[in-house]
Formats: sequence, C-alpha cells, structure tokens
Amino acid sequence: MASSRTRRIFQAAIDVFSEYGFEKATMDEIAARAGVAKGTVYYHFKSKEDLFVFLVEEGTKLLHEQVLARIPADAKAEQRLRVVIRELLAFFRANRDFCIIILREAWGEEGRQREFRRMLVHFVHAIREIIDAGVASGELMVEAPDTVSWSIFGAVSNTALHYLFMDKEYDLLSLSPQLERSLIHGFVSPAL
Amino acid sequence: MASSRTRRIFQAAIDVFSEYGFEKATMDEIAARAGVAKGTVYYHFKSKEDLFVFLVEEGTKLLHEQVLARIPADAKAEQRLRVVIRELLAFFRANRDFCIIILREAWGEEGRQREFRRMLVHFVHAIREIIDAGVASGELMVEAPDTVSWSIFGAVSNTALHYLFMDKEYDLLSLSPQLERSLIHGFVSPAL
Amino acid sequence: MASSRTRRIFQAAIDVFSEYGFEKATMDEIAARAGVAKGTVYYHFKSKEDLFVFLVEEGTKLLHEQVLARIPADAKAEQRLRVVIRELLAFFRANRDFCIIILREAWGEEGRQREFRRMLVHFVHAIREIIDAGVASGELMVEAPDTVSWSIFGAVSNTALHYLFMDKEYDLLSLSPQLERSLIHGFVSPAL
Amino acid sequence: MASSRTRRIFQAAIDVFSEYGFEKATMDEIAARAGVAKGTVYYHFKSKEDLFVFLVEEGTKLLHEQVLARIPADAKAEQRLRVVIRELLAFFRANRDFCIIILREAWGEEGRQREFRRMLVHFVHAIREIIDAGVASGELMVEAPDTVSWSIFGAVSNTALHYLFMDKEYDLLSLSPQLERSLIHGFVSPAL
DNA sequence: CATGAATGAGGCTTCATTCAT
DNA sequence: CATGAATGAAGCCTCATTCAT
Repeated sequence: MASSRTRRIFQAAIDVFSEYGFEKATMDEIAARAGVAKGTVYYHFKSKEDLFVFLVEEGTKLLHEQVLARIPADAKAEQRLRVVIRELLAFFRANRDFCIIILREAWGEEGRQREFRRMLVHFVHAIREIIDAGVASGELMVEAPDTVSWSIFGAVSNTALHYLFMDKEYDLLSLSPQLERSLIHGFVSPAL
Repeated sequence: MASSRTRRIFQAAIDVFSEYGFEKATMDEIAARAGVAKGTVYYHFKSKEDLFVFLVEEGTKLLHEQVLARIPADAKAEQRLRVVIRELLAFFRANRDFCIIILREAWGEEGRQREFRRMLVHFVHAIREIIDAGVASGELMVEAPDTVSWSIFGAVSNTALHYLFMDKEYDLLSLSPQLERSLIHGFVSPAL
Repeated sequence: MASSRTRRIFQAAIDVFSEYGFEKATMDEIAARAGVAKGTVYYHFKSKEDLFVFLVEEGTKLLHEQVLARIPADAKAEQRLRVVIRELLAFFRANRDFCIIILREAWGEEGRQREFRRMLVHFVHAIREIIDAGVASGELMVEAPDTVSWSIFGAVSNTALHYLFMDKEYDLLSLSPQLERSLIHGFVSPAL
Repeated sequence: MASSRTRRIFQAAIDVFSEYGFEKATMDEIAARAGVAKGTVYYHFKSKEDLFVFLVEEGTKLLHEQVLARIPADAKAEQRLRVVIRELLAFFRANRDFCIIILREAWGEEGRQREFRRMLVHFVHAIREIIDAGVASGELMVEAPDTVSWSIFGAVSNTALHYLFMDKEYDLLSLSPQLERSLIHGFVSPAL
C-alpha cells in the first residue's frame, strides 16, 4: 500500500464494492473512480479477487487498531465488554462502506467469503476471551460463552447495519448505551 | 405455485441462490438442478429477478406461518420472546438455504434487497410489539425498544448463521436456551 | 381461409406484422390478438413464414379486385392512369396495415421479400400496359415506360406512406387530384 | 469514427444491415465481417441500436455533402430539381447498401425508424424549398408543394430501389434524364 | 509505470416450433 | 380441432483479463 496511486485505487474499490457488492462491482467503475486507466488497476492488483483479499487484510488491521487495541487490559469484564460494543459502533461509523462489504460478503463458500469469516471469527474470539476471563473471576455467569460472543457481535453489527441503511448519517454511537445495557444486563424488569 | 414443475424449479432456485448468491447463480444451473430446459424456467418465471421476488413472498409467508403465528397471544412478554427466539431458530433449521439467501441479500440498494429488508423490518416489528406490551404491563424495562428488537434479531440470526456455516447439520435448537437466557436476562453475574 | 377461426388469426397477423414488422412480430402476440392458443395458430398455418405467404396471396387478390379490376378498359390512357392513382390511394386507405407490411418487407433477398417484389412487379406491369397503349395510340409520349411506371408507383406509395405515418387517419383520397395532375402533366408552368 | 478499426466495423455493419435488415442482422456477423472479436464491436459501439444511430448520422451528413450541397443556389428551379434528381440517383449508386437500409427501416414506430423518417423529412423539405422558390418566381405551377416533393422523392427512390434489386450493378444515372423529364414535364403527349 | 484497445467466455433472455393431452 | 407447457437454438450484451505501445 505504498504509493498514493495504490491507495487511491484501493479506496475506489471499497467505494464500489460497498455500493454494488463484489459480483456486481466492475473493474471499469473502480478504475474510473480512482481516476486511472483500467490497466493501471491491474498493474497494482493482480485481479479483482486480489483487490478483495487486500480489503480483508486491511480491514483486519483496522479492526485491531481501532477496536481490539482499545480494550483496556486491566479493567473489569463488564467494562471491557462495554468498550468493545462502543468501539465496534465507532468502527462502523468510521468505516461504513468497509463494514457493509464484510457483513454482506461473509456468508458463502467462496474463497474470499471464508476469508471474511475467518476475520469475524478472530474478532468474536476476542470477545470470548473477555467473557472467559469474566467467568473465571466470577464476575460473569455465562454457560455458553461462544454463543454469547456471537450474539453480541450479531446484535451490534446487525443493528448498526439496519440504522445505516435507514439513514447513511445516523449517529451509531448514540446506540451504544442502549446496546450495552440490554446486552449485558438483559431487559426483564428487575422488579419481577 | 400450482404445478409441481413450478415448484421443482423454485426449489432448485433456492438451492442455487443459497449456494452462490443472487449475482453468481446462473439460470443454467437452476434449470439443470430442476431437471428442465432453460426455456422452461422462463416459462414459469419471467426473469431471474422474478424468481427472487417469488422467494421473498414465499419466505414472508413461511416466516408468518412458522414463527409469528406460533407466538402465544396471551402469554407473558418474556415467554413470548422466548418463543420467538426458539421458533426463529427452528425456522433457520428448517429453511437453512432460504435464510442464508435473505441475510446475505438484505443489505444493498437494489430493488430485491430493499424488498428483503422490508421483510426483516416487518419481522422485527413483531418483536417490538411484544416488547412494547411487556413494557406497558411493567413486565419489561426497555429504554429503546427498537434497538433492542433489532439486536435480538441480529443476535439470533448471526449466531445461527455462524453455526450453520461451521456445520451444515448443527442442531440450532440447542442454542435456544442459551440465547433466551443471555438475551433476556443478560449475563453479568447476579451476585455482583 | 374457410373457417372464421382462420380468418381471425389472419387478421391478427396483419395487425401484428404491420405494427412490428415480420421479424419482431411474435406468434405469441398473434395468438393473443386472435384470442386463441398458440398451438391453434400452428394448426391453421404451418409456420410464421407461411402466415406471411398467405398475406401475399391475399394481398395480390385484393389489389386485383380493388384496383386493377376497376380500371376502365375502354377509357383513354390518361383517364385510366388517373383511376389507377385514385384507386391505389383508396386501397392504401382501406388496407393501411397490409400496405405498410408490403412496402416495408419488399426490399431484401429473403424468400418472402422476393415474393412481395413479384407482387409489386405485377402491379407496376399493369401500369406499364396502360402507358404502352397510350403511346401506341399517340396519346402519350413516353421514352422509358418502365421507369415511368415505377416512378408513378413509387410516388403514390411513398407519399401515401408518409401521410399515413404523420396521421393514421389522414384522408389519402384528398391527395389524388394533386398526384394525378403533377404526375401526368408535370409542374413546370405552362407559360414558360 | 476516428480509428480505422471503428470504420471497419461500421462498414461491416452497413454491409450486414443492408443484407439482412436491422432485426435479422446479428452482431456476430458484423464482428466476423469486420474481422474483430464480438467484444470489440461493443467496445466501439455500445449496442446494436447505437450502431444504427450512427448510420443515420453518417447518412445525413453524406446526403448533405453529396446531394444537397451540390444544388446550385442561383439556378432556375427546374434546373435545380434536375440536379436533385440526378444527384440523388448518384447517391443511391454510391451508397447502395446505405440507401437500402434507410428506405427499408424508415416506416415504423421504433426509435430508429422515427429517426430515419426525420432524415427523409429533412431531405424532402429541401426539395420543397426549391419548389416554393420556383412558384414564387412564377416558374413553376404547383398547388400542393408538399405532396409533390414527396412524390418526387418517392418516385426516384423507389425506382432506384427496383433497378438495384434487379441488377446490383445497374447504372442508375442512366435513369436520370427519363425521371427528370417525366417528373417535371409529365408524359401526356403535348400534341393532345 | 501507465495506458486503453481488444478479447472471448459466459450470462440473461426471446421465441418459433413441437407434442402429449 | 384446440390447447399450452416445454424446448433449445440463437441473439444481445457484460466484463475480467491481457498485451502491445
């Protein structure tokens, strides 16, 4: 990702993939939005698939930097989970197009789709470790940590996706308190 | 959906769409799996898009019959939410391919994608009504019923999807107790 | 052309052919407009081409009855030419769709196109005979009777076509005096 | 129409269209005759229709250059009409295929057909202006200049078409004196 | 490094025709 | 006689990829 030419093409690709999906996106459109000739795209990326693979790698890196790396190592489990939820929403807001791509292209048996799932699995695994630690310390009570980890991820990502498609500019961060509360504490009235 | 021929083609379409996604699925493959000539597919459905539209309609009907219609009208909110979760999982198990299609093709701006979202919105709205009733009766305590409804749906569907892609035959119903518990009551140890 | 069924289909064919042209017309549309099943069309006419051949035959007959047969055998050449022009315009008015088909499909090397040209040649030959007779009697002075015959036919038919496409209901007969005069006498001011 | 490749394809298109007509012509055949791959045709012209539109534009230009621009501005009306007839025949001879296409595809309601008619209307209008001028100067005596203009055009074009289909190599220019004379002066014997 | 013309495999769709009922 | 479901050849068009400049 050295040259700025490469980056311009890459950004155009994210743009186009998120708008059309992998199959319907065309290399012509990507080249046009990047403002380069089609041959140039092929000079920097060997194929359409390759462009997509790059996306996964880049995304994994970003997810690390912008979400996982920000989880406080020494806080309590609940607090760490709250941070995950909040930062994941922030990540969605900051990388809208990219997130749409991932969540749309993760379910299937094509090579790139497995790649995307691997990335999600990796992320969910991080959630799981927080939960495991919380359980070990007696702070949390979770029978099926794997299921719970996926359901947290699913709840946050699907909800975010829904609001983004309702309104491109929706401030996802405002959902954070509600999601944190309902996911961690549930919503049955304590009184009952 | 009268003739059995029509149904055969429709089933083949679900099959192929779930395996390849809308864009990559080919009418040739659908015809081959249905065991008819390509022209026959077009005799029964006027286009690829049309086949997809049928899918939405059929799916909406199934979702109604197999999930929404089974929610007990007079039970308590918590109980009704548990049923929704359980039946949704059962629905995923019974209509694996169809569900994969929906969740994959729901996010985008194409006509069929909006159609799918409309269907999801409809379903989530049903969850929301249960929550509203529970809040009205004091049984539940929910600040943001919309967000919570989407997060329930997202949690269940994403988790189901994940397990299905890990193992086609995974018994999704076994996830039900865990999801019911963690979603409704949260998972912070009561002790703390 | 016995049964009324056959006639209904034939009329529908003229309708559709004149609207779409031979190639773009479909047997489905013809069947639909005739109010019969597609198989029925094939029961009465062996193929699309066959339907077209019928058209030529039928048209030739009509042209005979409605134009050629009305030329007074014993009148002077000029008078007979005037009748030809007038009756040809009347024929266009009465068989609008059919005439459009003929003039559109006459120029090409396909079998049916040669057939149509044969029909035109036959008609133009009738004009030529009038001219020849007029020349023989000293009434007319024509160096190239063949060329003149075609140019009369071309002038009348093209002009008619133009007005019909400007206005479906245009009264073609009103063109008759003008065409008769200008074709037979020319239009250079006699004074000069 | 810059590159020679583009021109080769265009020529092949005229060739094929004139031989088969718009509907029956295939892009495969055009590509084959141009000696390029099918994709190449689409690289230069975005659709079959587009190729046809080009034809109209190109043809309109040629008609201007080769016919209309050659009409002497200061000659007498009769002389100018003679030139129109002569140059139109020359145009038919020089652009045989193109002319066949135009006259065959001008009558119908499709977009391209209206386009072709527009072109003819433009041309006939030029004839009409000559006639109008001749009438104004007292040189001609024409009651219905519009009808006469169309009939001149129809006479020349239909006659030319007929001879071309009889003999591809027929020397159309030899028809000019006959057509000029019979159209302008009529053919009733002056003696009578 | 960059270009963009050229390619051809492959996809969607149409439609004349057949044939079992 | 009549039907309409079924067929498959054939047409239009797209687009990832290559390559000579």
